[in-house]
Amino acid sequence: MATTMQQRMLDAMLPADLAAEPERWQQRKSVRTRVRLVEAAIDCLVEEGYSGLTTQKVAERTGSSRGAMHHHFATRMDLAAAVVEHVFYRRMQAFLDDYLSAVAGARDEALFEISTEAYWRSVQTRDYAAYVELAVAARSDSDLERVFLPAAQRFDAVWISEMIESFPQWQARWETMKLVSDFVVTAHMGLMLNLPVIGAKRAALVRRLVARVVALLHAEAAAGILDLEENNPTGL
Amino acid sequence: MATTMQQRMLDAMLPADLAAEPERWQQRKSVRTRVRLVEAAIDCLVEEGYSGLTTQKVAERTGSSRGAMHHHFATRMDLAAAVVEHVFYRRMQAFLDDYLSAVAGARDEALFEISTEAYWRSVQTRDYAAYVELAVAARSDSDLERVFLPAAQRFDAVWISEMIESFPQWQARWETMKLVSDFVVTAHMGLMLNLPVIGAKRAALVRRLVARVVALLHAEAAAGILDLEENNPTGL
DNA sequence: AAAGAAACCGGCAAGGGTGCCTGTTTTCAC
DNA sequence: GTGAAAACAGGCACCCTTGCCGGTTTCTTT
Repeated sequence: MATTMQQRMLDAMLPADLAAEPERWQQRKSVRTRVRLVEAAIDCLVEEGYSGLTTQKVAERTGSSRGAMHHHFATRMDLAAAVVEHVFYRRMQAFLDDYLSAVAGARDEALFEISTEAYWRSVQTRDYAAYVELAVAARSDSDLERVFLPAAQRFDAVWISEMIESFPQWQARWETMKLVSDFVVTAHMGLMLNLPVIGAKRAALVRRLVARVVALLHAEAAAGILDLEENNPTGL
Repeated sequence: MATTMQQRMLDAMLPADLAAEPERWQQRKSVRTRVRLVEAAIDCLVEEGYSGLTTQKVAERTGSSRGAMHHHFATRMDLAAAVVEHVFYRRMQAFLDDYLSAVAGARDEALFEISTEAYWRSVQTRDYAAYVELAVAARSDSDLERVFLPAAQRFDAVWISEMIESFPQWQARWETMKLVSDFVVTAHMGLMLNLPVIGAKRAALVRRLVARVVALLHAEAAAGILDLEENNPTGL
């Protein structure tokens, strides 16, 4: 079942690049260099920011010519769009691999904790750094936003709907699950960006606080105490 | 007393630009155009990102010439450094104004809640958007990082130390106060950046959760229950 | 008022980036 | 095997940005 879910989520985020399995040698070669270019572009993105993601540097990194670059990606934005798709796909892939191997044989009560830790690990990856760069650049580049936002929302939709599908036992507390997910995603992004300023020590404390909030929500939701739609001064 | 604290915090973050009160007309004029240039630079930063912060556009925006630009800021990085200082100063200023007017005559128990709300408001400002842009750009631009990180850490140090100074009644729970502050800063940054993806509705839920966590920490810390240095499975 | 300093102006060369375009080589179809 | 098509190479023109420089105007000093 787990692999089914994994495959379904990955398929939903599959970049157009990799959609069809190529048969002819030419197509294989094409896909290979496209992937190489996108991969180099992600390196640029992480090392030099979105404005450092330039067609020249990418071509140079891969050793291919600017002509080849232009053949696969006519404009810089075409390349950026491919990068967006790949980054989301790889983030999904890496998280699922990590999470599913960590969750193997775990108790139900530990699931939230395990996934929180897996998410924090995923935040520390190169692909997440690229994601942050794109997310911030999209705030002030409407062309990029047109590519980024739909992809981000699709990622979110897949994430939420599969979470719901995977935990039928939480049926009555789906709203809580979504809230926990949003909370974890939100807090960890802020944590990553503030890490250089507040330092590792204080970041670890915040991280523990986040984990405890998640655990508390887990317990309260399991007991059905928490009503998120109303203002209950007694609850959390 | 409140104004004393406010003045002390602002002084600690005062940009070198505005340090000395100018007497001669020439100096006044100089300061005025410097500020105009920095202000225009912040506009560029917010509207087009750090890479859009260009000496040409800034000069054009203010109506002054590139020569004047170069007279006040020899290089692009000089301008960026001035922008960093101004952004932190203005953030501090705006938050203090908002917070101190909101806190006037409030009960002690409501302080955390009031400051959390004030912080969220501060996150929605233009200066905070500029701050985010700088913080992310500094991750991949070591020249900018050399200017940004010290300023950010100074802001943090002033923030924390003044918070401690202002709440002597919390003496025994300063660690909790710092944690609450870090948590609020962290969560709200992540919330702001995820807002376009998750939407206003879910963001509001997360925001309420954050507020409740703060309230809970407030109550627990006031009761002296929470021991942050050890692993207490009973507490939060 | 005259000399000097500070604020301001506009142009120059160099470098880098983008998009496009003409060829060349490799692979595919018939 | 031959023509078509796809992958790849490298050059050209245009634009933007940067840093700097000589020249001009506006204060300030004495």
